[in-house]
Amino acid sequence: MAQSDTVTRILDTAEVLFAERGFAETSLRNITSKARVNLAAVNYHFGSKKALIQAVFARYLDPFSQRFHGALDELEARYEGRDIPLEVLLETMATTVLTVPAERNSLKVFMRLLGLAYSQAQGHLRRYIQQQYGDVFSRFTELVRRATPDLPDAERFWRLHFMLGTVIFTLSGLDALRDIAEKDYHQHVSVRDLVRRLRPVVVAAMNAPLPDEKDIEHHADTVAH
Amino acid sequence: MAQSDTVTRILDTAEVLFAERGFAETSLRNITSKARVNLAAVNYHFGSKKALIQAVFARYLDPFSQRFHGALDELEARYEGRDIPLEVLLETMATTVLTVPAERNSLKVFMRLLGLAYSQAQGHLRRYIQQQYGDVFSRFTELVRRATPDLPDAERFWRLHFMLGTVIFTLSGLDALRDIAEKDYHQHVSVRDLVRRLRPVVVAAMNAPLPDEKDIEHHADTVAH
DNA sequence: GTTTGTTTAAAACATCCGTTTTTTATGGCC
DNA sequence: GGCCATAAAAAACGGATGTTTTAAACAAAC
Repeated sequence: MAQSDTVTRILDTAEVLFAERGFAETSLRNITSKARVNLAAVNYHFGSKKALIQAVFARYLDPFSQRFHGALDELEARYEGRDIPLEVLLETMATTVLTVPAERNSLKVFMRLLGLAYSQAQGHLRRYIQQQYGDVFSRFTELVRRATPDLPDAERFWRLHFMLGTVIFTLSGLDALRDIAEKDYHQHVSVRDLVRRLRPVVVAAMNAPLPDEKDIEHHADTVAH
Repeated sequence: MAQSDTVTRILDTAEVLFAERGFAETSLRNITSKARVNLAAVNYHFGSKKALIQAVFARYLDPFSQRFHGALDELEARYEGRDIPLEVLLETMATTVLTVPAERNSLKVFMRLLGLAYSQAQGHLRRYIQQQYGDVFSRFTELVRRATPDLPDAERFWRLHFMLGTVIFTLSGLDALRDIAEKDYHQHVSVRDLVRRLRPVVVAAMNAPLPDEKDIEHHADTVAH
């Protein structure tokens, strides 16, 4: 069992360090020394640093993808072809996200990694995630589409990403926010508590009135990109 | 004018490269060679790479802080002590954010930098921004407090950060999202267009009904942090 | 015209990086 | 025992990084 021990110790250490400092700021020497493993072990077992990063993600996203597919199967069976309400879809996604890392007690790490996958350059990562787990997301968005038939496609697309930003930003920066919150309001905030607060906000945001068309040409477009 | 030319050329180049790839992934040699400036110039004029990063931020945040203070002064004068409506406050912040980089045609860069400041490790950056520009933010949140008297303090705190996440996440990851959006919906998305879409969503989110108290103890808290 | 202070240029420095190679240890199999 | 594939450990490699040092150019002041 020497191998699997080394491999998982590398993964356990790497995911924490990556989540704390990002990929470029975390060297293989950081990882291997903290994991009390030889430097060459990463290249031996994973091939390269890139592959290590992908392996860290796979360990979260493989079970997530699998469970989420299962949960959606169950949902579609229960509703027998009828549209699944938006609240139910969101709730299902939330509980699935919460379930996966719960087994490893590291939701914070999971969310922080997701945030990095978006914000960080790391082109290879986005591509990897896209082609590896894009189908689950597509399936979900299609169900959301049926649940919100009055929303224009583009509007729904953007609002989904708005909410993705809300959740990832909040949960990935949880520690910093929690510090401020506890200092200012003297109350402890659990993840479940946060999800409870997120629920009505996300639902209200998705159901917000459509933007005013007149706003389009309010100003000359002095802001190029 | 040789000095100021070198300095601004470094800043102009650095902010673009930082925004594109992040701080760690951008070397001083990248910057100086692209700016056609000697490698040692950065350390000579700024002292260190850290100081360069902070200078890049200061060039955006100093005018922003100044203008935002001015805009709030104006608003408080206009409302003569009466509470300023939430929509007006949000609108003021949005226009101020849009105004500052418009002069340099680089809102995208500005937003991306803000996103990096949050997501990236770079402890020194968050500390620098906090102590340098914390007061403007405090002033703003106090006005928001008066505008939403029915919202519990903790709830308002979290919702403000939820929306901060929405905006920063969306605008800092704009390029990637824009690619997907244009591929799927064949429409170009301008920043102004995005702000128009964000407005009703943010307002609806802030005014969402309070979370259901009963939800607190729905599940055993198996999820630690 | 020399001197002085400031900016640029070039080179060198020490350090850290990801990866590869070489060597040593380990444990199952004939 | 000897054999062999697998894993771990140690050492080295080539390259890139931030920074510092040394030398040259330049303009202003006297």
